[in-house]
Amino acid sequence: MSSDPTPGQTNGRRPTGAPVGFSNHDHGLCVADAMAEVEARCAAEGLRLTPVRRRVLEILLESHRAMRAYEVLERMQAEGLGAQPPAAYRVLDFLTTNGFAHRIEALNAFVACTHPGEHHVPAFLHCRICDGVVETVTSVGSVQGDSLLDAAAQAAGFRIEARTVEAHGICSICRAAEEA
Amino acid sequence: MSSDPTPGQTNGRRPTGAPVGFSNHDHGLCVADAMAEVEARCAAEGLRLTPVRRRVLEILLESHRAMRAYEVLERMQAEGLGAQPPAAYRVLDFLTTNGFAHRIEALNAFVACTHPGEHHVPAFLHCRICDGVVETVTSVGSVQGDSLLDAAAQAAGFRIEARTVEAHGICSICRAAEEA
DNA sequence: GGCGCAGGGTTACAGTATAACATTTTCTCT
DNA sequence: AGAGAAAATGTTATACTGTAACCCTGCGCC
Repeated sequence: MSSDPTPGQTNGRRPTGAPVGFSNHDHGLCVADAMAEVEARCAAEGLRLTPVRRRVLEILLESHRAMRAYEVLERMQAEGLGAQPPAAYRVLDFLTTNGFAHRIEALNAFVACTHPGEHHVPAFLHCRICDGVVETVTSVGSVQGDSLLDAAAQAAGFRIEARTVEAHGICSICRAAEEA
Repeated sequence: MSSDPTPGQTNGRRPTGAPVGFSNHDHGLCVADAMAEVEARCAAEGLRLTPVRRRVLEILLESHRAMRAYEVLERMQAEGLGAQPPAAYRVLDFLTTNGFAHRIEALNAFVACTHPGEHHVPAFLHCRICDGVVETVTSVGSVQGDSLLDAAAQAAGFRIEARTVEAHGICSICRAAEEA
């Protein structure tokens, strides 16, 4: 983990070299905010944020990276929180169903949501070098994230229920590193 | 195949009840056009459209549906064109790499490209009832398919190399059928 | 106390994909 | 035509991803 090719962590606030979504920020605060939002929503909506669910969310929040299900499972096993695949998939299902995490389809992997308080249509930028993921913010109700999709759906009489919008490429930090 | 829940095929030109992408059209012509475009591009670019590759593309073109790799493999086996998974994956890799087919990430499945002659950013509408897929047309170089993604990438200094843009929902035909 | 239900444990398996190596075909160059 | 390189295909084995089905426990509720 500490050998991840993830440069750009120089503000000195985080204890580890965890990836931070292509830019410096106070990751401790970022995590705390997300957890607080999730707690609030669970309280408000009667969702049960059990110890396993909370812990897995914390794990996902550690870095702005997509984790594969079996990676999550390994972490759970290491902490005695479940031994078999269904345990991990059930937790990830809870988190994604409620918008606390998202699945990156092209990677078969999962990433913590960075603004779990809002209803939104997620879209992602994924760096193939450092594996970092940033999630863009688009609120539901206003203009949707993908005008092409909306126009095509409109024209075809198609009712959109879910969207998968992902970009894969190279982040600014890794571009700079490559050119050096 | 003939029991697929795919209504709307009433123009009487196709021999089977294959799904046709949410609307009536001359599917024989649609297939012929696509094959001709692919042949032209292979000739122009020195790509080898071997018998297996050609046949798998034909199979994918039979319907506007996404086929899973092992479905493709079964068809190949039935025709003596390959027995093991790598055979299917290699053909699908050739077709997707060259833009003759696309992978629908959220389905782990593949669909023939409906306009293989043009360079384009594909985006898809996938019906969860009839499993039909339509691909929208957006040429590269003009305005890209997804403004949100472009704006976010621009702001982050992210270089986009590939996109995954998919909508999942219900097509007009299945909506009509559901409401009946 | 009994009931219903969500959460979680466990086994077994289904579905997706690729590494690695052998063989054959095709291309190219002389 | 023949040698050598490169591309395509065949084959075995295995890794990775995901789920069905069943059981058991703990908790709220009448």
